[in-house]
Amino acid sequence: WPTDRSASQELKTDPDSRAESEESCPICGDKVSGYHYGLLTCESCKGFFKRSVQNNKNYTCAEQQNCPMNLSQRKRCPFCRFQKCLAVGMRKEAVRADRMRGGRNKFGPLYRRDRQMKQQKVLHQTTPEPQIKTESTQMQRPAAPNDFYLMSAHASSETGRQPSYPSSPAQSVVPMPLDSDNVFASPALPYPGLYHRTFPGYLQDKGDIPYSFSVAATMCPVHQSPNSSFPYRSTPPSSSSTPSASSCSSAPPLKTPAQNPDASPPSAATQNFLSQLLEGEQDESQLCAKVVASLQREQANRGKHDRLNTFSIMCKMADQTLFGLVEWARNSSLFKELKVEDQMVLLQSCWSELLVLDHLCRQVAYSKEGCIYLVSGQQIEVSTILTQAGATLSGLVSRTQDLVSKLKALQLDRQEFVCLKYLVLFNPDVKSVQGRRQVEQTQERVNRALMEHTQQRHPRHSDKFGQLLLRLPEVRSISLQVEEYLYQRHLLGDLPCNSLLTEMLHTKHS
DNA sequence: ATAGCCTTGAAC
DNA sequence: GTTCAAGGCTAT
Repeated sequence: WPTDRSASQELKTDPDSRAESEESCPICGDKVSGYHYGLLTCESCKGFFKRSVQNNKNYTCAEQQNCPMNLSQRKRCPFCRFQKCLAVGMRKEAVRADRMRGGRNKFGPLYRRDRQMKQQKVLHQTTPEPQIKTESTQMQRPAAPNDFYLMSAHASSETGRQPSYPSSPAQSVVPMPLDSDNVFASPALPYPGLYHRTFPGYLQDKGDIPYSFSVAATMCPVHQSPNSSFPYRSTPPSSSSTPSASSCSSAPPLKTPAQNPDASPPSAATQNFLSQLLEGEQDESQLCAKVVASLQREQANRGKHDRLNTFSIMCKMADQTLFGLVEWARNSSLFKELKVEDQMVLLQSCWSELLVLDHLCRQVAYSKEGCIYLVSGQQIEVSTILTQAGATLSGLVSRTQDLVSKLKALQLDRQEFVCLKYLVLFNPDVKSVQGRRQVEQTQERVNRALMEHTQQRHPRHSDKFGQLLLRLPEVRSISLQVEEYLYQRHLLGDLPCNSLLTEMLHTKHS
């Protein structure tokens, strides 16, 4: 969660000097008691969230759906409290349907990563660094050049502890053995996506089969969710913003703005809408684990001297990420409203932009100064890349890093990021979309939500909205260059076969 | 219904 | 054996 949250004040004012791990609940500001359902919250909000989900509560707000949330007023409006729980990222999936007690769930690793991330941040703040200074020297890691990329994951069998989740700031910087230009491709390629929630193994398990999926297959309305009665619907003709909302998945529909179509405090409806969009986001640590696992499998199936080279590894990562992005889109209720043909056309048109955006977001959220954070959890020093990669690649990396800096300065938050992804996805200018009007309306709707969000969430930053939109052309441009670069490498036979990536490239160039 | 404290139990 | 998030219990 990129910083944001209104708790910033509460945090700062914390008179308690013992800083560090003493934070306040992002929902009500009370004392945090540990990780609950995805993030650090207080005991009461934990209980509240649990009850709400377990009992399938359907609250309504008697006010404008923007009730203040704090220690003394949190009991007043369960609706707003629950909304806030979701908005800050609490996960319904973490509430067990079978009510089984004890044990650990899949979020375990996430919490661990999160802790490390926090510590890293604290360290950074405490040590204001010069800037371009790549303070990475600390990490010496003479690791055997070449199995580096897996060291995080399970090379641990030989090296010491510290398995799976790389993230630990210090040792996750990866020494990049860049062989000439033949190296990797990932300035901007990358990452994540979102695989997501309770989805059946779909992409994983079944070995590496996903690579054989064709876009068409991927797009097959396999399970056209029976949710078509979804309240989403693009906005009706004239009346502009009246986003309806409903909770995703199987949960009970959340109360919608109900009666006040054009209420002036657009915040409630908008926040609600944005919460919906956020729900589709894939958990980063899950994606990370998946990617690492996949790479491990791949490597395990290869001979000792048949290891994948850096470039191939990057491609695999990008491919997994891309797959996740496609899943993300397909599971989006807004996207599902489109004809399948339109869905395909749109994805084929913007996949690389989505990859770039995703990469950018990851950098904003996790990367250290001067480093690129890979979806695998590793970090690579930009300087290493610039000195060892070829001109094209270096150029791409530089451009991308510039964008990252700008976005970091803008303090892009999760909601904004999601909106940008939707804006890119719902591109009415794509040739041959049939439901152009529908795509257009959805884009406009997301655009409005983004505008309102930036205005109310960052009122002091008067033109954040405009600034964000102004970054999109560069995203587009970079993505085109990435495609071009990849295509060149593809022609040289450098891309791994059977990848979704390759297929996407082909579709465009045919 | 809320929220503080208690019990569980898989992962480490 | 230790952790620590998830569920349970129970006065308010």
